[in-house]
Amino acid sequence: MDEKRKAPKLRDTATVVPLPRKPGAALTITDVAEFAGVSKKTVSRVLNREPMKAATRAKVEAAIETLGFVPNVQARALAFRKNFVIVLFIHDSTSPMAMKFQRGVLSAIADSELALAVRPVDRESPDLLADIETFLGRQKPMGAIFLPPLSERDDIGEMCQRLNVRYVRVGSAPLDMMSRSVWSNDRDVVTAVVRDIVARGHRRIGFVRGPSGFRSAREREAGFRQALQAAGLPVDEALMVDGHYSFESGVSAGAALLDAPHPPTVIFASNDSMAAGVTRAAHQRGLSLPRDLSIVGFDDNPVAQQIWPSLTTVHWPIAEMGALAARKLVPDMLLGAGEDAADLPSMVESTIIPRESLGDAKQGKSE
Amino acid sequence: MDEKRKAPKLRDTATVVPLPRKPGAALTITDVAEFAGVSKKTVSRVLNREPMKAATRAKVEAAIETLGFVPNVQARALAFRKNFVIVLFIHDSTSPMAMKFQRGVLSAIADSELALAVRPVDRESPDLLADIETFLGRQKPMGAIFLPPLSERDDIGEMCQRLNVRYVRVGSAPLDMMSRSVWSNDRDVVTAVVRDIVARGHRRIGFVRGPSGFRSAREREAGFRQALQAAGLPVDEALMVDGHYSFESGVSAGAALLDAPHPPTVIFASNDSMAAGVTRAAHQRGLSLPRDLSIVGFDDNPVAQQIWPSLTTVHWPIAEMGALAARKLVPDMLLGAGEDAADLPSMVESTIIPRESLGDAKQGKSE
DNA sequence: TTGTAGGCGTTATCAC
DNA sequence: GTGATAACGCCTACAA
Repeated sequence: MDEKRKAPKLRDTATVVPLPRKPGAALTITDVAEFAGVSKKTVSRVLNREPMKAATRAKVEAAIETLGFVPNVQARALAFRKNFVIVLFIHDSTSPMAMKFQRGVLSAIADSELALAVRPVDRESPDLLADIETFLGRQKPMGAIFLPPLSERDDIGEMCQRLNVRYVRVGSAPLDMMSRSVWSNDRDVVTAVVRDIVARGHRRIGFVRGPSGFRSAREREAGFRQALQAAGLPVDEALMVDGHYSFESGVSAGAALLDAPHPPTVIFASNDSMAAGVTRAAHQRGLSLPRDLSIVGFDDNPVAQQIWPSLTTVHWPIAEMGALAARKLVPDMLLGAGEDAADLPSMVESTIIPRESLGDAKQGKSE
Repeated sequence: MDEKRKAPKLRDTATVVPLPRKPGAALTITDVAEFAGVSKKTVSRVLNREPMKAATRAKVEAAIETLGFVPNVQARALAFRKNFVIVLFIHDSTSPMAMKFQRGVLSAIADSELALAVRPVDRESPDLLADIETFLGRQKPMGAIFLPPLSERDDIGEMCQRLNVRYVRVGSAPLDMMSRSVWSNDRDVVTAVVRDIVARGHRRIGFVRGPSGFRSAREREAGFRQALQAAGLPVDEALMVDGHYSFESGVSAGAALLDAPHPPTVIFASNDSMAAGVTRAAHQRGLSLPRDLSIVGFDDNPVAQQIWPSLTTVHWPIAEMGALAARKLVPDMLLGAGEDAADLPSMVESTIIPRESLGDAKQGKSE
């Protein structure tokens, strides 16, 4: 009785007017199949772009079009044992970079079936791995993206492989296999920036470090040292102070450098928040910028444009990295016909953004 | 044959050692049911907190615990026709507020089964409604949250009701039924701020508007006018200029006000980005802040602390609003045993954050 | 209060 | 290349 219930109903309507089997309910592949005169499985094959006869495909696609059929994501998720979701794991922080990255991911998946889920986790927590595993186990996402400093942990990558979850690790250096990495050339671009600084006559260059344990901090410091060496300048450890990527730590670092007996003429901070802090420390001391002190940052945060003077900085192409990470993660869903995942780059170039905060060294002060 | 296949297998193992029916597969409620000696439906009832005998519940919960069973979200989603997801619709912008709000939502759902999906949409697009409808139709979320300016459109709310999707509209004034609204008291707090400004001796108060069509902009302007009226001050339309909530529009607005023949001694900008722009315009003109000009903003963005001088502003409790919105949206999942959705507030108080940018009016300049 | 049968919309298996 | 039938893991309706 049940088996026969639908068929008659359908024959009355669907062959003429596209109507769902039940009033109020959405269309299913069964409707499409009947309308196109094929089996459910054939419709499924079209949805999943499996190889088939062109004519059949065209027929089904026409049916989908005229019926306005939209596949049910939940049902596919159940059958696939995968959710149509990308998870972005971020270390719980107020980082504007995480948001920029997120925007990049969203732009890449905007027209796809995919959704982005954001999951903040605490890298200090002893339950970090368990938290991530639970979330992945629940959501069964198509892929996961890890931002620094989470991305720097190899054990997270290994866990994903064990759980059979695709992932991409994002950072300031290659952290995993090419297909699982997106990174920026922090070291090289910092070297280039410092070269510019030296070319402007500066000899005493202060450096504010990022937090220890962050790969980005190490890379940027390495680039700094490399540039000094290349320029034949000594590395003065007294001009290198610690920071934690926070505005407040930038204020402290700036204070330490500026109150020293022989302060630098320019300070490079390993990110913009700290550069803004250094700027504040300079203002507090009545310095005129960039006349008395030049400041250079890294990130190209919104704040870089909004402080006075506006900050010469490195544009960290984090949004592009987000889009790239998404495309590497699910190439079959996000890449067009002609594109090939193997052609996707893994490294994205940072660029120097000249603004107001970097000036020439004063005559008397250089050297 | 098929029906019997599982049972014998299970009886051998599950009663002694908790093992999934198939090697490598996850446990299902069937496993839990057999282990606890009840039916699948009973386990389902426990998962959904339906009323049942305490002893049975305890037995099943013990089984879930010892087996480490985690329900399959996709299967539940398919059966419920609802995904365990909250969607946050944001107008595509670089707003730091959207991210703060997001953090609030995430904190509220952190320990639940729910995930947060973020969906940027373009409020200018003619397809706005269709875009949202498509996304809701695909994801079938447990609820949707709309941030300004999307939240100000009644048609979006009506569409959600038609689609049977719960929603919350967030804004600077009540926009919908209490149970579907979360808002802040923008008007009142601006009135209070302006009262403070007047108390400091200022009489010529500049005002930078938000974009027309934004409810928040109207509310903040209304609060401003109200305060002037209450103080017995005239409203000088020449001191009120337009802005778009952007840094650049703040620079232009600041320039317009400061280059006028008789400039104000203090400028209130309707958000912090514009206040930062006004600050820049003042710096460019060589003004000393707050001696020559006081500036007050609204939002308490990160930039408010990082510019020089730091910005006296209104703390817009957007993260709290995010957490509140989530809890109102799915109270049965996010509220504790003793809590009641009816007790949740709808309005969140903004507070004034005194920093450096607001000073007393100079003797000669006041009036 | 608990259990049984059937369905949610899709994909996988394995014939044809 | 295409189709019938059985999963996928849970919930709803209804029966006991």
